[in-house]
Amino acid sequence: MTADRSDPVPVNAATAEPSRFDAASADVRWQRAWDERQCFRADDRSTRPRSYILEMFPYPSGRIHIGHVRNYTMGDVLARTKRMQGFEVLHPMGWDAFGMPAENAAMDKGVHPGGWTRENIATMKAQLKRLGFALDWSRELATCEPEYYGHEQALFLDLYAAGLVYRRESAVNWDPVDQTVLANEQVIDGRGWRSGAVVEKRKLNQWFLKITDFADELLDGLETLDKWPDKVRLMQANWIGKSQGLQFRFDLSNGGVVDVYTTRPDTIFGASFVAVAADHPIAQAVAAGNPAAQEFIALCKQGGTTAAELETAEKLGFDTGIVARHPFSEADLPVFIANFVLMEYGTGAIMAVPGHDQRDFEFATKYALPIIRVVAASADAADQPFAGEAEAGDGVLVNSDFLNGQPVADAKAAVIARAEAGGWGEGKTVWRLRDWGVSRQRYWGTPIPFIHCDACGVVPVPKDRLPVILPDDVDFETPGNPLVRHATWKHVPCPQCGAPAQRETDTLDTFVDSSWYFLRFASQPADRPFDPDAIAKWLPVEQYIGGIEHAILHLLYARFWTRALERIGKIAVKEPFASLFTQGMVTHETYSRVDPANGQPVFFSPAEVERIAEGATLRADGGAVEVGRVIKMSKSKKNVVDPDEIVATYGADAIRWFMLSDSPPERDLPWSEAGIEGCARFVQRLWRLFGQFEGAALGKNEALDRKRDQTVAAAAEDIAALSFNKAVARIYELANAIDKAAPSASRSQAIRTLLLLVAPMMPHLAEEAWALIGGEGLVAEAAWPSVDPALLVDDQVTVAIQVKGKLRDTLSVPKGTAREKLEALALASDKVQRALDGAEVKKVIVVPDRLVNLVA
RNA sequence: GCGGACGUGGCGGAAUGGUAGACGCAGGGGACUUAAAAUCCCUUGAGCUUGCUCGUGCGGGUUCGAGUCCCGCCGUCCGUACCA
Repeated sequence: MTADRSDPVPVNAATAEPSRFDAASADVRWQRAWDERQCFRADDRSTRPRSYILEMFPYPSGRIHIGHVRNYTMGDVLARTKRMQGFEVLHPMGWDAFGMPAENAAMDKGVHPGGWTRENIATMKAQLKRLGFALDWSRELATCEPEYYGHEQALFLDLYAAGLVYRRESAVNWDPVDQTVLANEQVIDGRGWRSGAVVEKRKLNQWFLKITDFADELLDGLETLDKWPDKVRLMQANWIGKSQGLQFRFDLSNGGVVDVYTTRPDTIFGASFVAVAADHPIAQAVAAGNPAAQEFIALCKQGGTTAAELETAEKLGFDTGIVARHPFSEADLPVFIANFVLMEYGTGAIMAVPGHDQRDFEFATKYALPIIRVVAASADAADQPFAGEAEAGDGVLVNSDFLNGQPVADAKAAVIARAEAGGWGEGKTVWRLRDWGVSRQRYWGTPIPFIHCDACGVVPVPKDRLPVILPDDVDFETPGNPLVRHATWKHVPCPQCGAPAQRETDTLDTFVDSSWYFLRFASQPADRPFDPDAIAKWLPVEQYIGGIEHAILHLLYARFWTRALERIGKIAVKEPFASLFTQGMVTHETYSRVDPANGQPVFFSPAEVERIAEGATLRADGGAVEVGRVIKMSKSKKNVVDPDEIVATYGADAIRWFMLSDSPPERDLPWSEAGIEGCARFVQRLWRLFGQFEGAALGKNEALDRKRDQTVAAAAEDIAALSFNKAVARIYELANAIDKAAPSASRSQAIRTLLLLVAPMMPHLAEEAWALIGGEGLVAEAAWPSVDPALLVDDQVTVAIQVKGKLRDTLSVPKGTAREKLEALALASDKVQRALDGAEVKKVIVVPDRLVNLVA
C-alpha cells in the first residue's frame, strides 16, 4: 500500500540551533517519517510509468563496508530522482545469504552458519537504514530462507523437466588430507589452505545446467544491450567465444584415428605434432600398459583446476610413440599427451602449430620439435626466422603447398573445403563457453531437489514436497559436507517405488540464488516463485548497478537463467537488465611498519594513525609509519573505515555526498579523512544557504535564473548517466553563484531549486530545510524542479582564436555570428597579428560558436 | 598465459577531435577574533625575460588542430568458470 502523496504531512520543525544542521537528531527523525509514511513502497497497481532500480544485493559478511555504501548511494540517488520525476519506483533490497564464509565461521568460531548469517543480516540492515536509503523493505528477501530457496528448487525442477539440467563427471580440487573438495580460492600455490596438502584434480558426478544451449542467443542478445558498457559486452562475447574452425581426423600409426579441432586450419602445413589431453581416451589407452605414461597422467592431475594455473604451468608432454599422418603432406607427426590441452574444449586434442601459437611454440622449443613458418608478412618472407615467440597475426601463407600466397582468411576456407570434399573433416563452430556446473559439496546452500534410488535412478523430488529444507542440526567438527554424514536427513523413501533411497547431498552454486532474485523482488506469491504479470510490469530492471568483478559470471548466469525461464514459458522477458552500470572500488592508503623480528610488514588502521603533511605517525607511540599505495580496502591490510563511525561523526548525508563527489563512479574512489570533512562542511554551508530563503523577496536576476535552470537540466542528465561527480560539480557552481548574488526573488527561487536538486543526495538535510522554508509535505515526495527551455541557451558565446592551432586570443560574440564576421574579428585582433608576424594566411578553419584557426 | 579496462597539477578529477586543468580537497596569503574553531576574501600546473615557452605514462603516426583517433611499449587494476 502506498501513501497518498497529495496529503500534507505533519513534520517536526527544525532543530533548536538554526545555524547548524544536527545530523544526529535529524537523520533518525526523517528516517522514521519516511518509514511511517511508507514513502518508498512500490505500488504494483500504480498507473505511473515504472522504474525498477536495483543494486547487486550484498553477501551478509558481517558489517556494511564502504563499497556497499557507494553502491547503494548511487542507486538511491537514481531511485529518489526518478520518484521526484514522477515514476513509480521499485527499489528493493535483500541478501545473497548462502555461501562459504558462513561455513568458515562455523568451523572457526563454532557458530551455526544460519545463526551467523541471520545476525549479520540484522546488523547490516540496521546499518543500511541508518544511511537513509529509499528502499522498499516490504520486499526484503534472504536466499537462505526456505521461502526463497524452495521456489528455486521448483524452478530447477522445471528446467530439469525441460531437459536443461543433466549430470556428468567433472573435476574438482580434492584435498587428500582433509578428504574434502576445495574452492579455487582455498587452493594456495597448489596446496589446500588448511591442510597444506598438494591438491589433486578428482572427478565427481555433478549437476550441470545447459547454458551452452543458449550460447548463440546469449551472444546475439548482447547486441540488444545498448545501455551496457561496451567493455562488459566485449568480455562476455569473448567468454562465450564463438569460433569457426575445422574439426578433422588424423589416421594414427596404431590403426586408430584422432579427431582434432583447430581455429587455424590455414596453418595446417605448419603442424609439427599432435597433442591430446590427459583425460583423452588415447592417453588413457596408452597409459593402460605403460607405467611411465601413468606417472605422467598422475603428474597432470596435480595442482588446481583454474585456467590461470593451467595456462601458466610449465608446458609438459609425454611422447606416446604413436604417430599421426598429416592429411596433405603425409608426414608423420608425433602424438603427445600434453598438460595444456583441455578435454573440455573442442575434441580434447589439437594439431600443434608452434610457429603460430604461443603454447605450441613453448612446447616445441622444450621438446626440440620443428617450428615451421607458414604465415609471413609477404610471400617473399618465407624464410624469416621467429623472434623467440609465435606469430599469431595476419599475413599470407608460405611453405604451404597449394595455399602459398593466399591471405589467412582465404586459406582457412580453402582447407575446410578440401577436408569436406575429401571426407576427413568438416567446418565447425565451437564455443569457448562450457556448461554451468552447479553442484557444490557443501552444506550452506540450496539443497538440490533429487533423490537417488538404487532401482529408479535419479528421481526429482515431487513439487508438492518442496521445499527440501536444510537440517539445522549439523556439525562442522570435521571437514567435508555435513549433509553427507547427517544421521537421518538424507535417508528418504524413493518417491517412485518407495524403497529406501538417499537425498542428493550436493547444494546449488550460490550464483543460482543470484540468477533470479530480481524476479522475486517484483512479486512474492507464497505458492509460486513469482507472478508473470508482475514480472511483465516491472522487468526488465531499468538500471542495475554493481561491481565490475561481476562483468562475466553473475551477469551471464542471470541472463541465461532469465532466457531459460522465458524459453520454458515462465516469463516473457529475455534480458533481465536493460541498463548496467559497473562501479569502481573504494580504496585507501595503507600504513605499515616492518616487524624487525621477521621482516614482515605490520599494518595499522587509519584510526590508529595520525596523518601529517609528509607521512604519518602512529598515535600509540608517535613514531613514523610508512604510507603505502592506495589500494582496495581489505581487512588484511587494515585500510578500512567503518561506515557506522563515519555516520556517527558526520551524519548520513556527508558520507553519501562523499560517495558521489569527485571520482567518476566507474573508477576507484580513494577514501580520505580530509574529503569527508570537506563534505561535512558543505552540508553545513548548504544549511546556512537554505536558511537565507525568503518567501517574500522581490526582484529578478536573469543570470542566476539562467544558471539555475541550466544546472537543473544538466544535473538531471548527469544523474541519468550516473555521472554523479559532474552533477556534484554543477551543484557547487550553483551554490557559489547563489552565495555571490544579492537577495531577490530569483535568489530565493534558486535556493529552493538547489534544495530539490540535492534532495536525492542529501535527503535528511533536504527534509529538514524543506520544513524550514515551508515546503509542502515531504521533499521525498516533492516534484523535480521544472525548467524554462528558453533559459537553457546562452546568447553570448566565447570563441577561441588560434594561429596554426595555438590559442592566441578569445572573443565574446553573439551566438550564431557568421563565419565571415568571425574571420574578420579574428584578423582584427592585435594578439593574432603579433602571432602572425606578417605571415600570409593560407587557410582559415571556422567552427561556428567555437573557434577560428588561421593557418599561415 | 588469455580476455577486458585504466594512466591528466601536490591529490580526486573536468574537457561532442576545437580555449587542458571546470568543480572539490590540500597548500599559501589576508579579514574577523584576546586567541582558537567556524566563516569569508584572494591565490595556487611548471619555467622564464609578463607574454611567451613547455605540459595529459613512454615512443611514433594521422590532422589546420590530439588528453581524445591509429600503431608499438611500460605500469596498475579486474576477470579467468568452486570467493561473492
